[in-house]
Amino acid sequence: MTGKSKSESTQQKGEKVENRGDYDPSSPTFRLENSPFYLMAHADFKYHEDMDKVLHKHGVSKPIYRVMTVLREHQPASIGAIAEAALTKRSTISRIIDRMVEQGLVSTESNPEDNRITEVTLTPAGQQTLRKLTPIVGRQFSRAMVGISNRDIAHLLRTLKMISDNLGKLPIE
Amino acid sequence: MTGKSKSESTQQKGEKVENRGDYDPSSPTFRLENSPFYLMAHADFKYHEDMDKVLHKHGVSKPIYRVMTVLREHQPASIGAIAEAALTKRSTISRIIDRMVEQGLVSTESNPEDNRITEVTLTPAGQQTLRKLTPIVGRQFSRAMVGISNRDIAHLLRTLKMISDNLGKLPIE
DNA sequence: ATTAGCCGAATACATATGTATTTGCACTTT
DNA sequence: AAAGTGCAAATACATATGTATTCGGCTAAT
Repeated sequence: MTGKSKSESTQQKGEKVENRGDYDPSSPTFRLENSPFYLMAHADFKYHEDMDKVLHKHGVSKPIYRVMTVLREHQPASIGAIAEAALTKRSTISRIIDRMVEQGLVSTESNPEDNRITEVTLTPAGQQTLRKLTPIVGRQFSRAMVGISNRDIAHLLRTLKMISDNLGKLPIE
Repeated sequence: MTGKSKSESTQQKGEKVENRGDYDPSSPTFRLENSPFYLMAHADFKYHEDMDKVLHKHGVSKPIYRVMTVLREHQPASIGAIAEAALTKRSTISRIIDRMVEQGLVSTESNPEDNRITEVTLTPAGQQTLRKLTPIVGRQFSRAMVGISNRDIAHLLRTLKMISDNLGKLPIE
């Protein structure tokens, strides 16, 4: 039995729950190798494993790089906002920002509207570093996606977004 | 521009490299929200975030659960083999196994063929715990997959496996 | 048979992350 | 305007993970 469960058509709202067969971790025929979450972790792990080495040559750690990509998107940003986007605890981000300030990658200033908030901004040097890193990451991305069409990537994104949305709704237990 | 690049058909071996458009982290129009790896990390994070809480009620941590699922698949297994499958360093697994032995979840014995190797096996109590946890994890999985067809899951698996394979080949830089 | 080298696991040490607490600011209620 | 409450960030402390080293056992070359 391999993905040959009863219904394989796209599920509609209110429809009966599908039998997940091999994919369901509670199925007796389940294998890690067919587990979406295991494969996600695996792909993500390999992707970052390689990248970590390259980044370190430029004095940038994985979490620092992640913070930079968050900032590129939306700047300035508070510690809390960065933490949420980077899937990390506030305290951790707070310390990472300290190091980034030391390295001259970002600058901080307290929000004039609300002094509790620390606003973080990439410095020109930080932007420069990010620009230098971008093509490297781009090559790593291309390497990961060899043989996969843009259509497949779009499909992947749709599914991943649905999963995230589902898990965003309040947990059951 | 959203997934409307030149070629969207499935890529063949030896074909020209696709323009990844928005998906490529080195594209000027790139957004984290459209990054496959970011979304994988996000989905994985949420999935385990919820599960962690539930598991702790049963005295089981996330890494311990992961080791158990690896062992369910292939038993007995050496520390090194577990480490590789669980995407964790040997030293970390070594310590996790210590704790699991204390908790009575696994037993260890050295391989009679090669005394350097430590073989790890789930105890009946460990199997019992795993059986108790399985339906809980199953429900979490179902919750994550609401509205996603088995066909879509199969597609997701295929793509994730391809990505892992690609990254398994020797890195470029 | 002895030794050199390799390998798996364990451990000492360094680092990083998370949890709980503290500090300072803002806002509401009186 | 004073006090209580709530929030953001920072920090002290605990835990977990990773890196480098050590220990013991296997294997091959001499």
